[in-house]
Amino acid sequence: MPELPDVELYRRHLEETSLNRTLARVEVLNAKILQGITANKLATRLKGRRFVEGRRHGKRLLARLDDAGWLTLHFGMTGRLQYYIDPAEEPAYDRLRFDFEDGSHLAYVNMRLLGRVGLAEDFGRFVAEAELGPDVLDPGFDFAAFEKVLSAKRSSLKAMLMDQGLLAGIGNIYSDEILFQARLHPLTKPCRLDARARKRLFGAIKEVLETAVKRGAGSEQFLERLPRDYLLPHREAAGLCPRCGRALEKIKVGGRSGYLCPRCQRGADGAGAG
DNA sequence: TTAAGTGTTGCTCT
DNA sequence: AAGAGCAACACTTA
Repeated sequence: MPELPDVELYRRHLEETSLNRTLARVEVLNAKILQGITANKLATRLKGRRFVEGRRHGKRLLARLDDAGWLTLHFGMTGRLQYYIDPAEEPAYDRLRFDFEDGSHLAYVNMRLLGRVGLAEDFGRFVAEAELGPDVLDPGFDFAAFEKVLSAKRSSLKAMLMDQGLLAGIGNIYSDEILFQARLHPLTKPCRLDARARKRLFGAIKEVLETAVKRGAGSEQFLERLPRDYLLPHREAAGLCPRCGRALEKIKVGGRSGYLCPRCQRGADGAGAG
């Protein structure tokens, strides 16, 4: 689930529930999710500390500690954060539990164990060492910065959008929506886009991700809350294009399933310009 | 029943 | 050397 919009909402959840509460205990329920640190060392490092800020870069969430330094959170395919008070409400697949002195808890939930949690000294250095591209919702990520990315050699627009080293935050689902809104075929070569298409794509990145955050990505009624011309609610086998009604097409890009409307999204090499 | 699929990413092989 | 293929994992669906 967690692409940029989901992680942004986790960040807000962290900030709304878990700041400035002293950590009494940190319990590692499955050590597979730890990266570069042992359970004991993590617990020792965090005990008595407080989270004072949540900051996001792409799909990564970092929680700043009151004595400097950061807890780093990555969610893989199935992770999330959940704050709760009653111990009976502890969610299934809780892999790391933060117990606050006031009796409340924050759970790092991760069914498939593909996420990772660690520590970092410096936010910028962490982003650099993870070799992440610019966060696509950062105001500093502007059209000029995007054009630099477009000039990078990539096999297809969809692969480019999902490459975290080029652009941080976009995954399989949102790359489909962005390309649908920009009316570009996922297999189009980035270098073949004309100026108008480049602008359209840049605008779609910002708009789709901002819309997803505003409409509550990942929530129960998220799909129903999206604008009527969005692909996401129809992104499945036998789905129909919300714009023209045509059957959506399923393709494989880099081992991932992608969906597109073959009528609305032209521009792949050999398919004409869009 | 078994196999294939799923919102991530990191490694290997070419 | 960029890109495909697959493994890591747990669960659901065909």
